[in-house]
Amino acid sequence: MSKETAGSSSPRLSRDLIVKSALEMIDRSGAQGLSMRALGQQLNVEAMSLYRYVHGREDLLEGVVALLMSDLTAALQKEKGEHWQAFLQLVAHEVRRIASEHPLAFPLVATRHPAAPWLRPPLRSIEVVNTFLSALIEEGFTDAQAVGAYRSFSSFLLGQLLLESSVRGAQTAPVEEPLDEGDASIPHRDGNLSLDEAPEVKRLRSLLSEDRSEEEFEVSLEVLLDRLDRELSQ
Amino acid sequence: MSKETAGSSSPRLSRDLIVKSALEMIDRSGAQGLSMRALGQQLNVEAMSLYRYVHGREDLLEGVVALLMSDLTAALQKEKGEHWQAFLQLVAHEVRRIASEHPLAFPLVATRHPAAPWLRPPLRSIEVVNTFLSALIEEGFTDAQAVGAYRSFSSFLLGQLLLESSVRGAQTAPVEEPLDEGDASIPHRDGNLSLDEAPEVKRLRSLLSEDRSEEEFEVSLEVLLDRLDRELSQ
DNA sequence: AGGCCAGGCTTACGGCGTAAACACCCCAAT
DNA sequence: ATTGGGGTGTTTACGCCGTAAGCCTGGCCT
Repeated sequence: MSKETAGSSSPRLSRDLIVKSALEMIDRSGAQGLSMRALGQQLNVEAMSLYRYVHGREDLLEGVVALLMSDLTAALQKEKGEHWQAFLQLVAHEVRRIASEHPLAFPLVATRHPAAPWLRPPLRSIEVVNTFLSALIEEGFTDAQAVGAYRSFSSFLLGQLLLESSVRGAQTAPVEEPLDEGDASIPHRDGNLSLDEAPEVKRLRSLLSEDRSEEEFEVSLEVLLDRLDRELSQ
Repeated sequence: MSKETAGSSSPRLSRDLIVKSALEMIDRSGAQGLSMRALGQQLNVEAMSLYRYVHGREDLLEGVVALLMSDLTAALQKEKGEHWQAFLQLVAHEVRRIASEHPLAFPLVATRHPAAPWLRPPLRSIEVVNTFLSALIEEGFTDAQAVGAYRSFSSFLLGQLLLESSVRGAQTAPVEEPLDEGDASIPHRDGNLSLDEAPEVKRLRSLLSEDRSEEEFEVSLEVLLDRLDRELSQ
């Protein structure tokens, strides 16, 4: 007799189950919407029971990030011998897939402090970075070029995918009303200024609203790869 | 007779004072470290008093973001007639300055949901976007090119500056101990894997730790501007 | 049979955001 | 001078949160 939305009959607690359940909850309502108590309820368990398997909320979030990135780790191991451009394409698309499938969770991957200061989101595990660097170096990159590529790549992925996640996440996310303060004469307070005083924005609004993210991603990725290619053969 | 670290004699409350004080607090201890009660204490006032001027914590953070970006708005108004490359350079460096001066606050600018879905961080006010678009269009960009440039630029700034802020912020920020769980045989748990099993990372650690952010930023900016230039004249 | 202990529960504490009612004080109109 | 009213800050209270500490119990090993 099941009582909540969880499994049929309390399939036993484990760190893995907890982390997966936390990811589901984040996918549904964002990282802010995750509380130990709510997570416990989803698992038919008291909040304090979770502490046997996670050291606290921070550790739990760390686990969620690690879970998200475990797919990437696995995928990279298999395709290590590719040409570097194919390899980088794989990394890029794999991370993009993760971001697309978990738009509310990806900001965690992007903004949580990495374990070491020289680890940069979203490629933030030593294992992945090691694979990344050795793949490039095997293909003829110098040490400095490989490290430079790691940085450019991180920055590219972070910017592009965080923006995509933000857009996709907003579609699912709740709508926040900032509460009117009584003034009725002042036009719509869209942060600062009404659309009427921003003619170009008003005119281009439909163009601004178009979703070109897929195409933008591919083009920017090509540009980055070309740049690396030029660096390499120069 | 002053009692706290605030001003000499309670210089009166106002939204502006509150928002500025909040920014100081965030600069010191991050957005997580900002609480209404602590902010009230810093202003020699009860937490609830703030609610006369701010609609709540969310609104307060919105105000902090707006304050951070107000410098940019002002700077852009003055240099609107420049060549587009100079204009974009100005925007880029101005935003970078803001990010550098407030590494713990910049993530707010980068990750808070914008007022409209087509407003992309970190250029997230209608006023700034309007200036941005009209400046480019006056210089011969088509509508689509201008919007494309806005997107590329946003993505570039977001990725680059969020990484920089993260690094700078970590230097100031507190150190988190994830708590050992008793196992003594397993090597250092740097997220997933020890350094000993990641030879390339170990070998390149000093290279990875070097701070090349200034130079990277300039180079990537140049690349982006070149790409836009090519698009423009094609 | 006895006891141990992993796994989950109960209770409790301090902090958080904030709704609602209240107290004060300054100033304008009488 | 009186009064009353509105803006400013306070008090109190509620329901959430993370989590420390101790408890209970059922199943396994000896």
